Amino acid sequence: MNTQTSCGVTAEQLENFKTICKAHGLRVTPQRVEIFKMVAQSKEHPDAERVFEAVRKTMPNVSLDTVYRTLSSLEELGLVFRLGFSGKARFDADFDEHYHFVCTQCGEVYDVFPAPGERLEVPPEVEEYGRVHKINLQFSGLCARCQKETKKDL
Amino acid sequence: MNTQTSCGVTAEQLENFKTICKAHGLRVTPQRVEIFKMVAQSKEHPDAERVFEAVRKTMPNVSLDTVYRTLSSLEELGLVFRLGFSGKARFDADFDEHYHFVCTQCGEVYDVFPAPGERLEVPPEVEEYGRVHKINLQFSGLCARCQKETKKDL
DNA sequence: ACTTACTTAAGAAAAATTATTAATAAGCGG
DNA sequence: CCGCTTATTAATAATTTTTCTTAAGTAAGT
Repeated sequence: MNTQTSCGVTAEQLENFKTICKAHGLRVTPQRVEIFKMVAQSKEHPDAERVFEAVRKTMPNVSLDTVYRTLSSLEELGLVFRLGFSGKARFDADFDEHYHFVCTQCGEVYDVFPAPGERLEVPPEVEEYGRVHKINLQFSGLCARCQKETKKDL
Repeated sequence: MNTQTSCGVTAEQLENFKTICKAHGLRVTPQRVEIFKMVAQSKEHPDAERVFEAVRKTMPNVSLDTVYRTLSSLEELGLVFRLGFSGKARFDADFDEHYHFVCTQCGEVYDVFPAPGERLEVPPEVEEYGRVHKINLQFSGLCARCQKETKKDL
């Protein structure tokens, strides 16, 4: 199991971010850079509040509002995507095809990367409804850790 | 395309609902019955507010609070499940395997039933994280109707 | 008929997100 | 490099969605 929570952001990723911002007429502000970097380097699928906390460490004056606005902008630009699990939105910037296992007890979100042979193909009937831009496959259940916890409590 | 929005609830479904309620020590109150029936017969994935409006027509005194409480209870009993799309929770009671196509523009949610041969199988690596109880596969994009609207506006 | 869970009502309170406004600064031309 | 224009931000306030509180009444299941 991967316990690493941060892995840095490559220079290319940052360049790409800046290029796409400019291409859409969005200014490359330090707030946007920091917020993008935080989500891109995090493996924890942070919610807006978590991004806020993390970015505050280097930019003590960012407002929560800016975090929300920026996350929405980045989503529109396709630089980040929104995961709707519980009540709150969580964000991810990993565009490698992968799914999520969400624990119904602790709320932890685990990344699941499919083996090369078993990637999900879009069923043809879906295309009848519209063009698919994003796929979100989510499994939920009790995670291994919570299963252990539950047994311990008996 | 299926435009039907209501299809009635079978007697078995209702019996099952009552049995499960009793099995868990929950009383079968008229409010619970109406709320369950509303979600079970609806194909629109209603949010709490919509359930409230609909149930009010036959029970003018239900409170919104009861709707929220009941939907949560029914979810715990596994009689209904919660879909977290946007900010608000939406509910579904159709347990036949199906997926959802969500329009990024109008927010409409379309049911997609897979052909018998192409149902989704749980990738084995998912089970490493925990036992899967629920699968939620969601496609998003611009629905056919919104595509037309957009063209018209040009 | 009794017990106790459930519901209503009305209000307050969380929690998540969005809007308002005045100040700031990014990216542009010169 | 400098100043201008305008997008963006901080701070605050407001909204939206959902949950909780209390009290009093209602009715489900035995």
